[in-house]
Amino acid sequence: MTPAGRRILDAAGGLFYREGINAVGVALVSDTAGVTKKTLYDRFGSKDELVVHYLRRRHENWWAHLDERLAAAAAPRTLALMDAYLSHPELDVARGCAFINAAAELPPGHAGWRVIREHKEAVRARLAELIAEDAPGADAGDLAEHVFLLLEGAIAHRGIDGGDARVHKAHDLVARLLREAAPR
Amino acid sequence: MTPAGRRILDAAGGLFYREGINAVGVALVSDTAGVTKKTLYDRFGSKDELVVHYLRRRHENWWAHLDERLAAAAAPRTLALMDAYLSHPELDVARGCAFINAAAELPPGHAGWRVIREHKEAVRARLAELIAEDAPGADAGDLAEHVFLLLEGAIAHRGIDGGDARVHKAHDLVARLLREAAPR
DNA sequence: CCTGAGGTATACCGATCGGTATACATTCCA
DNA sequence: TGGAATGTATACCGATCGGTATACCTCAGG
Repeated sequence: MTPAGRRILDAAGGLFYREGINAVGVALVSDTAGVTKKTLYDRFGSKDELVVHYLRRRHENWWAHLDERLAAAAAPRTLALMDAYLSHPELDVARGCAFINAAAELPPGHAGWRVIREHKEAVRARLAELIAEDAPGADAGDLAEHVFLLLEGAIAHRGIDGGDARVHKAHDLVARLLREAAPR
Repeated sequence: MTPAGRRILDAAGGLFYREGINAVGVALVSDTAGVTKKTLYDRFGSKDELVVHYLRRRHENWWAHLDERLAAAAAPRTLALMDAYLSHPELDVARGCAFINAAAELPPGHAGWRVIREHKEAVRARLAELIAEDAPGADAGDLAEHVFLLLEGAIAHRGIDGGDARVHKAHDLVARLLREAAPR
């Protein structure tokens, strides 16, 4: 990735997330990156491709943050995953989940859909692993789906409520579920 | 509301929901409604106003459907609310929740935000009433928030998964929560 | 009777959309 | 040393955006 390419992705990352994908034109992205539109098209070919790169990078950054937090966390690490959503520096409390937002904007068949689905499935799978670790006796798949739904509901409402209250609430509910599933 | 106004709202309802608000121009709405752009602007003044009317009507239609289903339902009616999401004729399995989608597209300060927040709060409040009815002993507020998060997570993922599986899963989880909260 | 509300039809506005073309620098490496 | 590769700067393309203007039709009610 060339330096200009990186600056374009930086600009696109902020703008697509904060303003919405359809509301941001390629000219605004290139201007914000301090780059010509030609450079943007030389690197990414089309806006649709740029959107796919934006989503991929968003997932990679989030995943790196999650790994870092999990490595430093004590049990139960399921709760550390919930906390990672609160500490993720790219998450704007007024905009919620970038992937849910993108799903609301992208037309059917857009290549970004695959990135969105893979991201959500990766989170769900990681959750199942952590739950198997925190509540060895329980039905990890069932509990993982339960926790995943709580998490997604809370994250989706971050943008609507404009606050973290529901994420904290989900955190507490998950803590209780874990206690019930694996009483020490 | 004049006949042309109603047809405009019908067209806008389908288009804004299925294609997204920013992806649909006023000309497409008026053409689909079989109406002139002038008529659209005479009735609604601006696209932003039309969007607010769209969201309000969406809420009213959903609420009427919910009331109808609840009136015909046996206990536990909390589950009837979950079922209403599956039977709502305006819900497209590939597009999820119209309000969550709109929240992803509307700029901050848009008048539609108020409609979105009021809609979600109305659902949460109705849920609390039903839970108080289904599980009289339990902490209705706490359980309502739990169920609400499960519901929102499932609805938000309807559009992403392209299916009802998570809504059914949430339904089953809620059924179990109710059983635990009010053992007969 | 005639006025005003609700319409249609059509043309237009400036701005912005995604995307392309042309011409000219810089830098690095074979 | 001499091309690719990576850039900048600028102008342009047709299409569409939200919104307005003008002219005319129809029909119900005081």
